Amino acid sequence: MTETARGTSHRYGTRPTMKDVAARAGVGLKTVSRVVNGEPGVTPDTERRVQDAITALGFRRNDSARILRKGRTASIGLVLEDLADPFYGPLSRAVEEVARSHGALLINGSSAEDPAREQELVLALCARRVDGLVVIPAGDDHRYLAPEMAAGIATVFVDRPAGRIDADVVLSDNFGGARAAVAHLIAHGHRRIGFIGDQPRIHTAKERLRGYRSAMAEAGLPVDDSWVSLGSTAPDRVGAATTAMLAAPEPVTALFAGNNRVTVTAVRVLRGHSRPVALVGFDDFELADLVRPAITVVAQDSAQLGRTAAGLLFRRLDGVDEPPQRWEIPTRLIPRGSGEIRPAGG
Amino acid sequence: MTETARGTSHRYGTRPTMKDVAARAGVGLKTVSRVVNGEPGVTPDTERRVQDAITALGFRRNDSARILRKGRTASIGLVLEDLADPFYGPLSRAVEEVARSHGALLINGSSAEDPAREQELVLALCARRVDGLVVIPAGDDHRYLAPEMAAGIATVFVDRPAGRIDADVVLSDNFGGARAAVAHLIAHGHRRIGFIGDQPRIHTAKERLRGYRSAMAEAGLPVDDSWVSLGSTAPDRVGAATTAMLAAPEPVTALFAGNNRVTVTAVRVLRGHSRPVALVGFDDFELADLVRPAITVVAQDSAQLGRTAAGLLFRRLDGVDEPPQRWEIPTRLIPRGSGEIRPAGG
DNA sequence: CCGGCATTTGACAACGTTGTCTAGGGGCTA
DNA sequence: TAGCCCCTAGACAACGTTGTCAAATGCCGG
Repeated sequence: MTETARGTSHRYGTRPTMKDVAARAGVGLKTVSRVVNGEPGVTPDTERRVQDAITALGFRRNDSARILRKGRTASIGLVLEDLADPFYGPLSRAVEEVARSHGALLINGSSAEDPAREQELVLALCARRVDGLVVIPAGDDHRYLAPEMAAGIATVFVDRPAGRIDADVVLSDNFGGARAAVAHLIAHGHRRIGFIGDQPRIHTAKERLRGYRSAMAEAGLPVDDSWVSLGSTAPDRVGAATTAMLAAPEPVTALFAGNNRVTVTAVRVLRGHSRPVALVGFDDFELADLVRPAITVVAQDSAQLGRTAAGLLFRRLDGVDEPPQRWEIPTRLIPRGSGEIRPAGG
Repeated sequence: MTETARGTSHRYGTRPTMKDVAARAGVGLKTVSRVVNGEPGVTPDTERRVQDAITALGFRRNDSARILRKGRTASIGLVLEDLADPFYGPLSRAVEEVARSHGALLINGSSAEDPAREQELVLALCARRVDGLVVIPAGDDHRYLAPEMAAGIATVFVDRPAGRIDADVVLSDNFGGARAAVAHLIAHGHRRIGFIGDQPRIHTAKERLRGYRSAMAEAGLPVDDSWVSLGSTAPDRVGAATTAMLAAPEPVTALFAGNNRVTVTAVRVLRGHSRPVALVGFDDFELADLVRPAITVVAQDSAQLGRTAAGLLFRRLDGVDEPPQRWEIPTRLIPRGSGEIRPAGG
């Protein structure tokens, strides 16, 4: 009782081990292990003595040693583009919740859309022997992962498929969503529709472009080269592209923005523009309904993406052995009035 | 060359170890260790043989064992409220970047504002022997952390101070920011100003309320009890509180929203309201400038909060031994026109 | 040609835990 | 009371790596 939690028998920075606890309680090492892990075969009296010693010394099991011995880390890795992006926050949280329900921790890493950094991160996680990986790929060649997967690290790709290897993947219906968005604009009378998207090496950008072209073709509309602009989503690049499209001799009357960052920049540019231009964006975002005109969006459920991927991952970890799967999560068009040819405001 | 990366000498799910590599290369275990870690004292010829064996077997160092041996995990833990909240995404990313620059990985956990869950998470991270912890506390008693900190786990609290222990903390200037926000409203002619904030047990909510009261007192204005409402930030609670304040006999003419979630809900309620009501919110959010009327906000730099905390943490890990520090990050009032007594729109 | 020194290499223990196996003690049955 | 079994408890090895130390080799100067 008068003993402090720090105990007496160890120095600062050196933690007591089960051996210390055993010595203090006057029992064997293994008995401490049993008590710590709630294993049966310990009399109440012995257990109490061990518990007292644990409290007195401030002992906490060293999971590094446990992990080494057991061969499982009870942790999974998540590599995504940028945790600060509002699209990935909910995804990460969803993965975390599933991990938690399976008693696992989540190690998070941002690739910053750099393939080299993605690989570095993924391999660092493999070296730590995470039980599984959820990867939103930045690169397009994941052969470097094949040996790791063969060695038992379950891997699920999300948002974009793996490159040059066969693996589980969970995608949004980018093609269908984009087609619906553009069809929405066409149904509201638009004929000249621009598309501003992410870099063409990114899978989602390609798919959304394909959806755009498909909707235009389906309606028998031509697509002028100047109506399509793929590249960085940095505000200056997107702003310049938007301005250029609006300044053309035959300017577009509507824009389809390829993701949330593009949408936000486009809204700002259109704000300062005299002629009303319709806008539909891929990805929903908070307050999209409060901006005037409200922004019609193709919403993808990023949390659902994460949940599905994590669920699939833990199925694998539970030993389910099936050929690689491909899940597709539907998107949802949320019309908010920005499709009309003459939106209010502006 | 004809050998696959998977090699020949180990079964599925069993990874080769340095011992396997040593056997194949015909060298000693320690020599493999030297090559893997780039230590000096290995002839080029030996190194090449070892590298060949590594490639052939698909060996990757097991960091679990390394960690156990070295006593450092090169990882830090971050416990926050909810990774899906746009306030925490940038903070987490900033912590990650600092960790990365120090060669450390980041383990992330959401407490869901539940003290028990916070403790569970923190102690799980301690059991894994993270080198350090960044904690955004949910609870108000952190004595459970004292033994861990004494044992050498550096800990920095962010956004809210630790409860009942002495520890480093990095805060926003909640009091000053709130006072500036309310003073802004007062300067624009408002006399009856409402405050809707988070639960009073949360430090930031208390501080912002204090700032609100201070600004009102400074201007010699009375504060009616019905103008202050603290509680959950769930939309229905906030919505009801907002509606009630507007329906009072002498309704408030302006609202100060205690955080981003409150602001968003308030905007929605005010939208459907006939009489114009001014609104200033704590926390900036994307598109705050595009909503009409644009929302004046007190911006806090959550990335800066994370960067500062992580920087402090790594200073501790580098052995800097000073008494616990308290940093305060300034906030910034961003006037966007919502302070006027008769904002446009509405 | 020998001693001494630097360089390369490997044997061994240790990190802290858990799985296996065996010893010892007590109670039950025949 | 002998024989058996069950229950508690601990000794020991193993997980895969790194730090320490010593051996072996080769080179240099005298």
